[in-house]
Amino acid sequence: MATIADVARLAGVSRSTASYALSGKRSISDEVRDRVRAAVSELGYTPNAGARALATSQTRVIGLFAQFLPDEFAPAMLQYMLGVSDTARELGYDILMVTDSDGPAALRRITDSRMVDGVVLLNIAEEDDRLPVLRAAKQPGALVGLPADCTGLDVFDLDFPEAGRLMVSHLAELGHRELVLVSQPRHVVERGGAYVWRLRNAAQEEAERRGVTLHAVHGSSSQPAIGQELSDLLDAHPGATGLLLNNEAAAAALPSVLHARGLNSPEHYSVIGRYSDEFGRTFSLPFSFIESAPDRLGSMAVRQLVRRIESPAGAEEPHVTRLITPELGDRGSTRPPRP
Amino acid sequence: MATIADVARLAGVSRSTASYALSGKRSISDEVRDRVRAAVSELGYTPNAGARALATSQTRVIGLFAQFLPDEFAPAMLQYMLGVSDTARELGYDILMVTDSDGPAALRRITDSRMVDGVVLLNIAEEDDRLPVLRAAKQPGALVGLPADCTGLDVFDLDFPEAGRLMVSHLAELGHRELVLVSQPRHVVERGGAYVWRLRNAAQEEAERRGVTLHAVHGSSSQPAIGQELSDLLDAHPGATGLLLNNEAAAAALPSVLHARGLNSPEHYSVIGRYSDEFGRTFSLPFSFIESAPDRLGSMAVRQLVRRIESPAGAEEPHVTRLITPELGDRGSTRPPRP
DNA sequence: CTGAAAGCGCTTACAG
DNA sequence: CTGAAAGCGCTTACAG
Repeated sequence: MATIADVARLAGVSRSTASYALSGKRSISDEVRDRVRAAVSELGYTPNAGARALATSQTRVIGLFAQFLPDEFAPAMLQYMLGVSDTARELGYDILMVTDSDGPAALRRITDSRMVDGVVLLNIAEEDDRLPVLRAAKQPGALVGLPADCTGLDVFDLDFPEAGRLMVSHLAELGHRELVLVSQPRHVVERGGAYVWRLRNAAQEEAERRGVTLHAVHGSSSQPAIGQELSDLLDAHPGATGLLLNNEAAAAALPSVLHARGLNSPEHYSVIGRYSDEFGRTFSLPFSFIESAPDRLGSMAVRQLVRRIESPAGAEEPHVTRLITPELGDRGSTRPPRP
Repeated sequence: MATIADVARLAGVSRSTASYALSGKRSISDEVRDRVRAAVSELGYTPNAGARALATSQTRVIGLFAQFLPDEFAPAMLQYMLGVSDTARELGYDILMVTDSDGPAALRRITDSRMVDGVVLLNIAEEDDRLPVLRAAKQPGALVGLPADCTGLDVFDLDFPEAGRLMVSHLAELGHRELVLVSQPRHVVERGGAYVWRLRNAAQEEAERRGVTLHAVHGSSSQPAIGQELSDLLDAHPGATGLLLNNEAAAAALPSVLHARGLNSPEHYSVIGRYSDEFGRTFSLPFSFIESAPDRLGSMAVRQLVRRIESPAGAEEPHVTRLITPELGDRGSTRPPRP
């Protein structure tokens, strides 16, 4: 493999000149620059990443921490990852993907060994045990998901309370008086998935404010189970005319549940889900939905991270917590209830 | 950040002794080893990955190349990735995830810069333009997917021809005389997805050998379209009693298509799909299926790669092409046709 | 059993 | 505008 010494020799210059000619960090005569470039392409020279990292303390690699938990919908996770990965590449960074089950240990290993310039964490829990490690690390960190304590980190998430209010107010204004909200499984909450109760509590409050009845329940995240649960729910609440779904598996199962009962949306039920457009397309879900914007959130996290990595000013800026405003994607699954 | 010089100083030994005490590459007195270990934990020392890579020419990182093409089913891709990632971690390697659309350029960048010790490629095309780059690289490469030319590479794939024969012979032996095989979209083939026609041609031959009629068609990979196509297919071939699905979207759509027509499997149609158990569970598909074993294939690829990376003997072993034998997962969706 | 030194391949002050 | 040299933090022959 060619080194910069080979390039320098072939171009008839010193190693430092070859290096500067390539980095552009000081002015170089056109003639020398051309000779160096010619040598580079003749030798097929690519800088050794380890040597460069050692010299500059920069790896141009971002660590991406994602856990594929059995009770979370894997394809949804993937959307966040691709948002991160695509934006990172666009900004000239590669992605070290970490899926270890022991998050804190893996995080310490990756940051302490200086394999990455910064880190993006997904699956954020309310009290996430990776956060103390991340705060102690020299590298900056960005989270997709809102923990209890955001100090020292940049945080990006959907505004789940606003999503809950939006779902309820939209149906309340159409005249619905009794709604059912199906959330993620209870153990997602127990594991620290705060977005579940953030949406639910806000929905509950909005319902009370508007004098609407809201039945808030947890649903399974696996297919056969959630189908039966949905069916039972419809039986249990015959007066309900609106369904709110903060649970991907429930959204995916609902069409066949309704179908099996000879019902449909919006005729018999107005329905609003919370998932990504991509998810809706994959499962051809006919429901209006609150866009969870995984790719946009992943992209925002990387951009902020890179700003901190690259600019000395950026590194000192106060940390941000940005909650993106939910938007309703209209697929025509809501209308006033039947009289 | 502590360096090995700090550790050596605190332990009162030379840097080389500290290094050897940690690597165990030469014998060290118990007392010195303990002092070094104590210094390491007191300082929280973690070796700098870049420096180590520079000194040893080993990064303990494996490159994972995956493309998320719009017409391939993303969750299925994810299963391969997790198979690779989990096994790599088990063997002490991290994963550099590369999703660039320009595969050859990204591959050259990653290998020439020595960011990785080896590479696993997914989405292999018949004439994959990444393969010449991989063969020219210093690092070993493993493929999940079978290209036209396997020289210089370790290759792992499902035995698709055998899968096709198995599907057909299973239904033929039950007495079915007219089958429909729904494959992936035509442009997957045009892009080089040889597994599509490998399965189809073998199925076709097996059908001829047994005097069974096989209608082989391409289906869409997106949900609303494939549903209509399946429905049209059933109309077009009223005599068909068996459905073979080498198309995830078709498998996911079939239950509701049958349901809408008041039909079910196995009563009206015997059905065999080709997908992973995980996929079947996610979509709660009630069909017997040929396991595509993405996690197993990913794992095999990494193990072989690591063997080549780590043992000088392994590096010289002849390259292998391993096609795993399809197995039928029985979910009771096949039976003899109705008289 | 241990240490002093060279070297991996870069970048970047320092000098001219 | 260019070069000689130091240094990033490791590992590993070489010597004792």
